[in-house]
Amino acid sequence: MLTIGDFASLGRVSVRMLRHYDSIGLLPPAAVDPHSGYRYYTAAQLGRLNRVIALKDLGLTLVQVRAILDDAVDLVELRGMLRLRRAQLATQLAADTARLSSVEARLRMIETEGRMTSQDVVLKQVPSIRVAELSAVARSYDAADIGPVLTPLYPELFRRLEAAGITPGGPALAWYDQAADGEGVVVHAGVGIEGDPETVRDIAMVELPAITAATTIHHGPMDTADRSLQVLARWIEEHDWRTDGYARELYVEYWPEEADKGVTELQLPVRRA
Amino acid sequence: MLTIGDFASLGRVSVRMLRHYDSIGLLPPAAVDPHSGYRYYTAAQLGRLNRVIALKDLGLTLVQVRAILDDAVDLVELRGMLRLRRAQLATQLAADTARLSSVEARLRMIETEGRMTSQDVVLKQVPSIRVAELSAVARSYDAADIGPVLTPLYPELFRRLEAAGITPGGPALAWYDQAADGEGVVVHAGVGIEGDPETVRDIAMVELPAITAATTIHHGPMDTADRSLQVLARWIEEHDWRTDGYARELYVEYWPEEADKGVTELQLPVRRA
DNA sequence: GTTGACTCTGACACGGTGTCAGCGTCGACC
DNA sequence: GGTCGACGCTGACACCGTGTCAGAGTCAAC
Repeated sequence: MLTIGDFASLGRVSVRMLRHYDSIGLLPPAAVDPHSGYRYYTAAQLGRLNRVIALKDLGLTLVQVRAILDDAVDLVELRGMLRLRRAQLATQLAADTARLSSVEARLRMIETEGRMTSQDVVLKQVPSIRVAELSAVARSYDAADIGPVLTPLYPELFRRLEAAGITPGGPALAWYDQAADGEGVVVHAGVGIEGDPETVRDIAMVELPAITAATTIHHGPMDTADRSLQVLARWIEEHDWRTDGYARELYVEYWPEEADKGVTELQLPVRRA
Repeated sequence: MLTIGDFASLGRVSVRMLRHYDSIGLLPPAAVDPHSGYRYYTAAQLGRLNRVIALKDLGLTLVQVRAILDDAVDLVELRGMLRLRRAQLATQLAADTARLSSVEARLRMIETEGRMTSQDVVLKQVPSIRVAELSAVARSYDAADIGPVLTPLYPELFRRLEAAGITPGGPALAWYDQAADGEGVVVHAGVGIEGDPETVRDIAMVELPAITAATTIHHGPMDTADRSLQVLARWIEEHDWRTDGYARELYVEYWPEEADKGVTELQLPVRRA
């Protein structure tokens, strides 16, 4: 009979954990002195301890380990548990690999520039959103060409919505497409709406697809948005993504008079390189 | 001013976490209604929220993120934090990769054999240990050759220790070396001792080096140990290690009369392939 | 019998996040 | 101005594996 300390050092486990394994019924000692409460283990229990350690080291939870060791899972369930665990590990490896390259990108940044960006990029899963929209065509994807085309669309859109008795249920946003004839850019001005997509005569209702997007918050007027777009472009390059179309612009805060106070989320759709 | 719910959905964060970020001072709301306690955020705070998310996604703790965003770390400290994080991630990637291949090995096993081993192998860092030892030479590393050479060494060893007034302070163990002349195997019988290595005339005191070893618990007499050694060999093959010498045998439980009850830990030294 | 090493229980901590209960507040509609 | 539903508040508990601590009890060796 071994005391808990001896058993712990033989098994290279902490005494604390042996007590824990006892308390959850995973590895009860072979005997417990009813008077003192002292736990006593046998050398033969090292076998079970080893099995516990081996299974735990796969990343299974102690509850799972207990179920397996107590034959409470059949082969099918066991295979299911292992496959699930394999999938979890694969996911985590991918995530950690991405994290590692992000950390390395930051380190490169502070080595070369002596500081870190104060504007950060976040990868988001942007859900699909239902919007009412008006569109027009601009000569190019350039602030100077787009502003004059896009800006007047909103008053008109809101006017038509009000006339139709529809209340906007989300923020205003803009997105862009290549024109069908390849000449210029289609500029869409939209605003989120809730509920049914009852198309009204002169307002198009569309559902923007969910996208994976690199996003950043742009502060100030939209004619300086290219600075934020460059931040996004650089991030994408450093993290091995590819752009997948034009950026959506989500107007979180908008003052017609004081554009400096404007806050816009730029969402640049991306896909894996 | 945005309510916490609006701010949360804009930032794609849960309301719960925004409250948490407030409570740890990471992202206090721009205003709090003193009457109702309602938190109100400004759109401009999305910038800070984005920075929080970006840094948190590197795997930094929220306390670290707060320190960074509040400019409480200088560039040197920041670099240190990122390097530490990089090292942690590298370590974790290695560990998870190993875990993944272990899980896959188990899956292969249940696919081909319809069950899992009931004898598990555990990789251990075995610390160095100070032992008193006697040795002899056997014709080969084979149970039939070793047993008769090894067994008599122990009574003699204990006799000499007692004569020298030394009390063994650890378990009995055996280990093996290639003989210098290449003929046969040097068989060492040892027992752990505590304290000083005062060498006694007729007992050698040596310090066995720390090793990384694949270990398993062998039950029963040592002439069936080759079964357990095969388990170890197979594990090593499946996990891409190489053996690094003969296995140590650590006699956890030993009955001269009833060898069936014997419990031995086999420690096979390994190194990376 | 003394003493020092060991063991016992029960508790708290870590960290990021979900969830719940019980209650207060806001705003829209009637 | 009342009602109601959606939303917000606080505080608590839970997860999971492990370390650590306090205060008390036990064992074994001298």
